[in-house]
Amino acid sequence: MDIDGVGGKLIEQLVDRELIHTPADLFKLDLTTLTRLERMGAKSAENALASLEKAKNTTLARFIFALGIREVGEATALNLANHFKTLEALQNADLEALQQVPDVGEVVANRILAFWHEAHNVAVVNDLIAQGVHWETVETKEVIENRFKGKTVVLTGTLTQMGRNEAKALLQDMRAKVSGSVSAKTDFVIAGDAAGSKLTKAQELGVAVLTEEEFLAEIQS
DNA sequence: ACGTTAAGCTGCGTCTGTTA
DNA sequence: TAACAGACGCAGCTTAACGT
Repeated sequence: MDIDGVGGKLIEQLVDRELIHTPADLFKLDLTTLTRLERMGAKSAENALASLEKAKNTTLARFIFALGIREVGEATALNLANHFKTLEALQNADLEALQQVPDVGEVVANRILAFWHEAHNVAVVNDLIAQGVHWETVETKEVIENRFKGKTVVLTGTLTQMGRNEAKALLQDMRAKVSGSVSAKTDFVIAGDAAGSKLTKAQELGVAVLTEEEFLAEIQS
């Protein structure tokens, strides 16, 4: 769920000390428990608790991604959320229904079915919701016409004006497909500072390259 | 076969808590 | 108070697996 201040080392400590047993237990932690941990002062503990509180307000796509189902990463989770709209619908989907989702074939569909088949997983999901984890209803927003709609876009280099995630979310809102690698099917490459091999490949393949400034000018118009 | 994605690893810079 | 150390975010890269 991408919670700031709650990383691998902290989770490791919490699990080792048996302070948490499931992801839902994270939301039951208090300041006293956290400050007893190594390298955890009051400030860090407060930050972690604030991040946890903030993380309760999430999106269906992020929640699905956070379930940690194999083969279901950020992109697939987003597709599943947009397709099924609710967690219940995803939970009740059969093999055939799952395969209607872009990028989901038999293998991924079976992974999802196997996840829901485990009673423990269902219990953790229910517990997370009981702890206050929630999300806005997925609505199909009206998308205004734009240059990136339906196109495949790749981000490379460091974007200085806006974060990479912000740029990605913006492109997804414009119904662009944000991919991680450049191919002949890529429509645009947006190159920030110190762009690496992806920029070289785009140039080799003759893919349109936009600088960050050009991209910003484009979305502001 | 090809394009795409997930996952894991690495290095760097920044932030923050701890310690002297 | 300053220096140090750990944790983390971010980005690039590679590999393996999947979908078309």
